[in-house]
Amino acid sequence: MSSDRLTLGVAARLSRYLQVLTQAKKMGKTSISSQAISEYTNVNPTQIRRDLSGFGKFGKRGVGYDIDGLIAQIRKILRTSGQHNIALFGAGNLGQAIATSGVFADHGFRISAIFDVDPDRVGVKVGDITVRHYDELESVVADDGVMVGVLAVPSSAAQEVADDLVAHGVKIIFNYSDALLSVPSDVTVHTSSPAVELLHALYFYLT
Amino acid sequence: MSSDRLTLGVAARLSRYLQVLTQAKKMGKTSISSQAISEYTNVNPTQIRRDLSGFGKFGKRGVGYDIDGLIAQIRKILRTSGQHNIALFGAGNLGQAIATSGVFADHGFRISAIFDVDPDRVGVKVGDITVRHYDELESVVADDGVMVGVLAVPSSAAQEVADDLVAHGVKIIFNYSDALLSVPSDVTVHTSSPAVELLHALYFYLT
DNA sequence: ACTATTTTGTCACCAAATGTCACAAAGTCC
DNA sequence: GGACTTTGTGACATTTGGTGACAAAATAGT
Repeated sequence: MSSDRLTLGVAARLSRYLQVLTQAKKMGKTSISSQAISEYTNVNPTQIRRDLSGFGKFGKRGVGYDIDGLIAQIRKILRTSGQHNIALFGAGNLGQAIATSGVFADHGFRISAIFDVDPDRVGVKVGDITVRHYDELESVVADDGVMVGVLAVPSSAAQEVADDLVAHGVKIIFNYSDALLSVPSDVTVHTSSPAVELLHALYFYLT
Repeated sequence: MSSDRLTLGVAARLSRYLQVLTQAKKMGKTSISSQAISEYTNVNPTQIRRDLSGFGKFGKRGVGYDIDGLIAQIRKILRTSGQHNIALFGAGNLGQAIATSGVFADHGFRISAIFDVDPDRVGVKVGDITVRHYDELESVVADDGVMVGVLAVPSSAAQEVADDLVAHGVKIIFNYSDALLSVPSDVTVHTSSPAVELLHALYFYLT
């Protein structure tokens, strides 16, 4: 039962609920209904309840779901309760934006190190992390148990960094450049492509 | 027939193919097989062929698809062939990263204006666009026919900008902050949530 | 010219996911 | 106590996606 893998769809939706819950909590709410979650995720309320009730009875009838409790439950279901270390590559505008934004921190990801090759950037503090030289990649990945590499480097450098990450055993790469990356099949690459998502939104607006 | 809306899934996949095609073109390729597209999108090659063959016979047997031709066809199918104006809010690190990256330009989106409220940023050039004061929002939206607003502002300011955009008729908002936005039901909000996508990737890695 | 190989375009079929309606049970509010 | 809200859950239709199969078209090699 609990060792079954979730389906892609359920895991994706649970992650999205988690984001809504995290934000709702920041806004001071303590409980939330499936209806309310639906408004922010565009997932049907019945589906939400069904997704959740498959794992336990987390809600209170007539009230909704306790936000803190549900966040904890979903984290447990997704098995991502702990802290996970990520390494960020590129300390340019994008890298700095990511490092200072807190989006990752909210979900239990700790930016373990920021790398760059530009001597003017190495040694500079971004948020409260000092930018290190790319040469230190190997030791940091090994020492800190980095699980995820986040690429905020120019497209031309992305493949090289990806190769190095793969060589040092990192299996998840989050790619903010628009380069297509070639990696072994056991490595997951997620490419952020805002323009693609915009195209998608635009289509449904135009028709 | 051609006036039928595409289903969500097909539209999403076509957009993704488009990104792969755009990048493959940049890498100097002129044709590509469904197999190759599959490797970058994780969509089954048969499905890709079926998606495309529903609209015409775009490929050459034994060869694959002509990249330029297929890009044009998909743009036509998605009805997003033209130029679309977008307005960017926030000229901080993230805003500058977006403005200078070219991700939007590659897909026919033109950044029509960049807004900020900080007097130190207004008037500064980012890429080849001069940052304007937020007060000019109304006239720019009207004059340039802005269809999309991209929010690269702090979470605390996101709802206010969204409200103003809605008030001036913009129907698509791309939100890079982590704020939950309340908008009328005819407005589409797309929130970028890298951490959520990471959680999702991590789950499948851990199991 | 002939053969082997690649790759599209399509069939048919199955499994899985999603949307929808319905409704009892549990809780809150007045 | 009665009205209302909201969860948990069942049943069912529909859609979607995955898979295997295979002919037809194109290329490359001999």
